[in-house]
Parts: sequence; C-alpha cells; structure tokens
Amino acid sequence: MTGDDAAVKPVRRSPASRSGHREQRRAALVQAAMRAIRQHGPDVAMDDIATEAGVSKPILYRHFLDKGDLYMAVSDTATGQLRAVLLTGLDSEADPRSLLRAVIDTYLTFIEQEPELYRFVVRRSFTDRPSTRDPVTTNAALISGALATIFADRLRSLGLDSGGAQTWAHAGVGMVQAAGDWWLQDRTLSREQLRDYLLMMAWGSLDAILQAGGSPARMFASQPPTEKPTRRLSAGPISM
Amino acid sequence: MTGDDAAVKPVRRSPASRSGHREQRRAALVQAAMRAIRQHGPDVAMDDIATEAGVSKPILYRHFLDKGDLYMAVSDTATGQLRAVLLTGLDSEADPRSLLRAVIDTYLTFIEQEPELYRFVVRRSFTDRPSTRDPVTTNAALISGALATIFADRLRSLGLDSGGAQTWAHAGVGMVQAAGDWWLQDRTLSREQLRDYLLMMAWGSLDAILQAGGSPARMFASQPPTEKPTRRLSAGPISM
DNA sequence: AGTAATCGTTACCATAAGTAACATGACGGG
DNA sequence: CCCGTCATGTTACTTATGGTAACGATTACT
Repeated sequence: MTGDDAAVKPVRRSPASRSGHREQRRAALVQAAMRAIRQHGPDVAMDDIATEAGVSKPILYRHFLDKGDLYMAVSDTATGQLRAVLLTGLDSEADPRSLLRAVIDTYLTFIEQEPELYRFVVRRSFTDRPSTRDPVTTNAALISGALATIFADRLRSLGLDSGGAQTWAHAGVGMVQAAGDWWLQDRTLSREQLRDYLLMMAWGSLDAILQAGGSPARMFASQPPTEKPTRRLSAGPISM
Repeated sequence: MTGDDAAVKPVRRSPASRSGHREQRRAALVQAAMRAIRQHGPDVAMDDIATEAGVSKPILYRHFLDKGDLYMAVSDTATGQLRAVLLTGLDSEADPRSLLRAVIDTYLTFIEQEPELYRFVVRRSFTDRPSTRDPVTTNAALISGALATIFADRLRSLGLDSGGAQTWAHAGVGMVQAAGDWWLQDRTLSREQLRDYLLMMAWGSLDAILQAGGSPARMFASQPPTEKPTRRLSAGPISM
C-alpha cells in the first residue's frame, strides 16, 4: 500500500494516524453494537447495529469481516473485564480460594447486569463457525487456560499429576456458566448464595482431585466404582 | 354408523388411527431430520430436512410448528435415551456414584458417536425463543431435575438442607457439558479417563456440599473465605 | 357417485446477511 | 485553480432461508 519512493506518488499520508484511527473506530462500532444488543436483545440485525452506530451497514463490513467477526470483537470486549480481574488476581498473592471466589462473583455480577449482552456472548449463535475460531470457545479457553496453568503449576509443585488441570478448568467454567444461566431465569438464590455455593462446589472438586493425587485411578482404586454389577449403560451404540 | 346422532357432520372418522398415525409420522420426520443433521451439520436448512425425508417443506410445517418445534422434538428424541437410563437408574438401588458414573458415560458416548447431532442439540441455535420453551433448557432441566431429586432425597435423608440440590444438578450438567465440548475438540484423554475425572469432580463437589450440611454458609461460617481453606484440602497452601 | 378430509406439491413472501456500484469530500500536484 | 486519488459514506441489489398461501390428488365413507 505504501507506494515506495520510486513512483510519482511515493507514500501519500497513509503512514501514521491510519491504523490507530481505524482501531479507534472499530472500538466505537463495538460499543455501538453493545448498545444495540442491550436494546434489541441478542438477535440484533446488522442494520440495527449500524443504525445505532449512526452509519449504514457496509461501514460495518468495512471494519468487520462478517457478523461473526463483530461477534468476536464484542465477546472480547465484554469478557475483557473478567479476564482483567482474573489476571490481576493472578499477580496478587491472595489465597486461591478468594481469587476463585472473586472470579465467580465477577462473572455473576456481569451476567446479572448485562443479561442481553451475556446472551449474545455466551449463547453461541454462530454454530457454523469452525469452533477453533469460535469466540466463546476462545474466551472460555483463555480463562480456562489461565486457571489451568496456575492449577497445573500448583499440582506439579505438589508432585501430583497435572494432566487434569485443563479438564478441571474447562469443567469449572462450564459449571459456573450453566449455573449462572439457570440462575438468571430462576432466581431462587441471591447472587451471594449462588456464588458461595459454586465456590464450594468448585473447591470441593478441586479437593477431590488433590486427594486423589490428580488422577481418578488413584481415587477409586481402593473401591471399585461399580460395587454391584450395574448394567453397562454405555455399552452399545446410542441408536435413536 | 358415525354420521347421525346429532347433525349432518358430527365427527367424521377422526377418532382412531389419526393420532397414532400422526405421531408415527412425526417420529419418522424426526428421524429424517437427524439423518439430515448428520449429513449437513447443525445448520441444516428446513429444505434439506424435507428432502431427506422425501417430502417438501410444508409437510414439515404440518407436523411441527416451526423450526424450534422440530428442534425440540429432535432434542427430546436424542436425549430420550439418556433420560431413560437416568430414570431407570432411579428405580434401581444402585449406589448413586455408579449411577452418576453411568450417566456421565452415557452422555460422553453419545456426543462421541453423534457429534453433529450433539452440536445441533446442545449448542442452542434458537436464542430468540422464550427460554422457558427452549428445548435445551427444557431437557437440561429435566435431567437436572431428576438428578436434583435423587440427591435432594439423599440430602433430606441425611437431615441436610436440600435446597441446593437443584443448583448442584444444573452446575453438574454444565460441567459435564462443557468438559465434553472441550474434549471433542482436544482429545487428549480417553473417554474413560474423562468420565472418571468428571465423576471425581462431581462427586467431590457433592461431598463438599454434604460435609457443609448443604449450605455454603455452614462451610465457610467458621472462617472468612479469604483465609486459607479449612478442610483437609488445605493441608498445604493450595494457591492455584 | 359424491363429499370431505388428509396428504402432497409448486410458487410465493419476508427478513436479514452480505455485496456492488455509485456519491462526496479532503489533500497534493500539475 | 482545477484534477486525481484515497477515505468515507450511501442506496440498492442479490442470495439464502424460514415460513405461508393457494391449489391438486387420493382415499374412504355414506
């Protein structure tokens, strides 16, 4: 794009401002998208987003590849806060349970305050995407990965098998997510109650892993999981 | 023999065969939809489903209110097996851990054998629906509810607070679901390993609830949550 | 046979994603 | 001072798909 010195039009004034300006613009559009989502719900049309941004549709497509790309950007921004909290907590020397509690609390607070945005982000509406580029998966992976890394280090330092850390992280994220989803519709608990309950569960599962030395084989070695010959439910194909 | 008693057109011969036949037909269409989903992925168009069923689109709409309705029917059928297993297990006197293990295993086997169908069912594509009628929510609620019932009974029989059973069930379902989702893409564990790991986690969380008397308040009452954990878990500083 | 209900089809409409082509305004050079 | 180029914007279109309307054919009972 920078037509070098050789030709009549060497470089024009494209070097500076451009990129920075574009990023700024992109961010503004993402903000507009968020406003539109809050107003119209998770199924906003691109037209509505454009209108909210005060421009017309093709502008959006100048800055975002497609709706999924915008979705990704919104998702990134929305979860940025959560990630920031998480990473901040990582540096601190706070005890891990408090850290975990704070993470859960941040998440619940977010989905409580931004239910529409939450639905847009978490309820993946773009199942067609390659899943490796799925923004939710990506973000969950980021959080899970961060949790898993810490946890794995901890396991290793205790001489335990760290292979399960990632599994634990993913499962834990899903646990909180599903519980939060349910909670939004059936508010029979206060946020604090749910938060402590989830913390208790997550911590209990962590406890179990640690006690088992990081491997279920060790946990259930002494007592077989199927004491009486329970039928092997999964033996055959599911056949519907 | 039908037309006489009251008016010229009393009821016709709509009583028998009709309903039964329609249900049969509906089931056949659901089967076709499943085949189409396996072939085309979770984003099948109604046209493709109709083609697979050997009919044309309006036929589908004669049997299903809209795509969400079909989605619900597919979801019901697909999870029917799992629910059956679960409910059968309810009657049996199998120890709850084996039951839980079997449920997890059944789920994992299903998503392993039917990844496309799984994506269609679990990755909710119909975020616009009233959520109270969302098929996934409905199904998850069914399973969660059944699980919750079991453990609520157990909790009560131990004289503990059963109010958290539902929370536990929802969280547990989400845990398994998210872990399974991740596992499908990052197959670093065998199914058996993941199953036992998840069982360990779920059981550990249940354990924590039982030991806390069903309420996090009791678990964390004696000590502020910001301090290091009290239970045996906290033998060492488990900083994640 | 005639009447009516079920079963089926083709052809259409509405919405929303994504694109092409065109319009406007600022800056630098002849 | 006018002109070309780049950035920015708009209108108007295409395409895909969920959903529907109107119409045709088959079956069965009186």
